[in-house]
Amino acid sequence: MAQKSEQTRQLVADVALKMFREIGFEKTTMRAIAQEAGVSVGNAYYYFASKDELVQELYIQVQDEHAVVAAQALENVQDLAGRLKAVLHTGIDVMAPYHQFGSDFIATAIRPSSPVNPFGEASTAAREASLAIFRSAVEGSSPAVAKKLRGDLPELLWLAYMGVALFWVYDRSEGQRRTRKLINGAAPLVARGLSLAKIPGVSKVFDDVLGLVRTVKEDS
Amino acid sequence: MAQKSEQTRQLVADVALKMFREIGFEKTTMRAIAQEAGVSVGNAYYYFASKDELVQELYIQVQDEHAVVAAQALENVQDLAGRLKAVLHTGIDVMAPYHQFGSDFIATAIRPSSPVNPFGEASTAAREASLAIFRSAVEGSSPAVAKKLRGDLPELLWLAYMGVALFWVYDRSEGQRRTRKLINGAAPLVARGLSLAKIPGVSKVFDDVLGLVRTVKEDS
DNA sequence: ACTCGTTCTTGAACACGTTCAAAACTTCGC
DNA sequence: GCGAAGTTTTGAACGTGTTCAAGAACGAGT
Repeated sequence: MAQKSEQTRQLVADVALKMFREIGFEKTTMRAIAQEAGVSVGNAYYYFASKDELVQELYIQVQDEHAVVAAQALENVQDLAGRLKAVLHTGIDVMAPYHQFGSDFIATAIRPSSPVNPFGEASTAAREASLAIFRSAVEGSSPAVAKKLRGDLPELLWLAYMGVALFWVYDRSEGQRRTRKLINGAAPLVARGLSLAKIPGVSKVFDDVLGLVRTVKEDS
Repeated sequence: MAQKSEQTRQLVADVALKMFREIGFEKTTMRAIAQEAGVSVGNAYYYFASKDELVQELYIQVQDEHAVVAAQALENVQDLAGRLKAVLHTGIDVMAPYHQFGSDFIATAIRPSSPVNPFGEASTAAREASLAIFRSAVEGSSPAVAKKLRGDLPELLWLAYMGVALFWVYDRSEGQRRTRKLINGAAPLVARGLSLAKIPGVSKVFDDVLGLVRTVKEDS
């Protein structure tokens, strides 16, 4: 049989994620998780050093699902706008069950000390996975994106995705309709905006933006 | 003599802000604040319904100072890039003493339920004050900003400012050098980018961006 | 001076996330 | 089988933000 240990870990994680979805982050107390899972509080802490780590579990799971669903959605779409839409919409899709809990999630994720912080070290793997989705969206698009943009674009789009996620968290409209609208409107605009890179005057500005991004990124 | 009540309130607020600056958000416990101020814990709660409200006090104070310092810095600067730089740099200046505490501040501010949430109702006044700074930066600039942009630009710049603040929080470089660099690089780029609005092909994209912003803003 | 209503102040109590020493259980060499 | 070493589990305890019933201080009217 599967390791008893691993079984307990899974049990705690499953119960926690279920409760996150059903009653939200704050109401899901460690004591409640333990009781529902039929273990002691201390035992839950044996597997997860903090409540934050349970959130990380959720983050990873959502990320994994996004990768799968997005890859599927990208299969028959060629143009950049469509591919962007696909990636963003599927992202929102997989997060949807956790919407009410989203703000607490973000509040947790945003502190540098958190293991869930998307910019932090503890979630390098998850971030890379997410970045890979955007890279594939950019690279697989035809007509192709201007070569000089191709390198940095995925990262910038991922950053924009973080912004969309933030918007989604605050979106109180029914079914987060406004976020959908934002995606549908912004994706084609980004694509069109990028195509302007051919215009000489614009091209220079683009170059400087990229230069700035690179400068700031590598500290120095 | 000044109201005893108001005196106590000020005392608690002053002690709290001082401790925030000196030992950070988490180490500044309500009990410690109360003890340092020579009042009971319950008494502190009589004036501030939560620790968050003490953060709001800080937010308002920082905002007020920014308004003053920014107005001064704008006095002899005409071009948009320079005016943007002035507003952003002074913003970072007034926040500087609280840098180490910044991440907790953001984590607090970002939850919709928080009184400090910059998008929320409880801080409408503070947000308006901040927005006013950007409006004055845009309106007072010469050469003037394209008319069709003038209405929405301050709000978009304010949004970008929130992004800069976020970057600043994560900026671990000495004296937040990287944030300064980002501002110095981005401000002229924004100004140059806006001047592209005259180019016909670009103009259309700009129109659509503004249209999207408006659509999303007013829900519908 | 005395009362009544309001404002201010107190400190014990609550639920929470988290810690930890000790107990229970497992595994493995022999 | 047996004991030792490791792994897993327990629940009481700590410090935190927050609440609240009770009391103290104050002010105005008589």
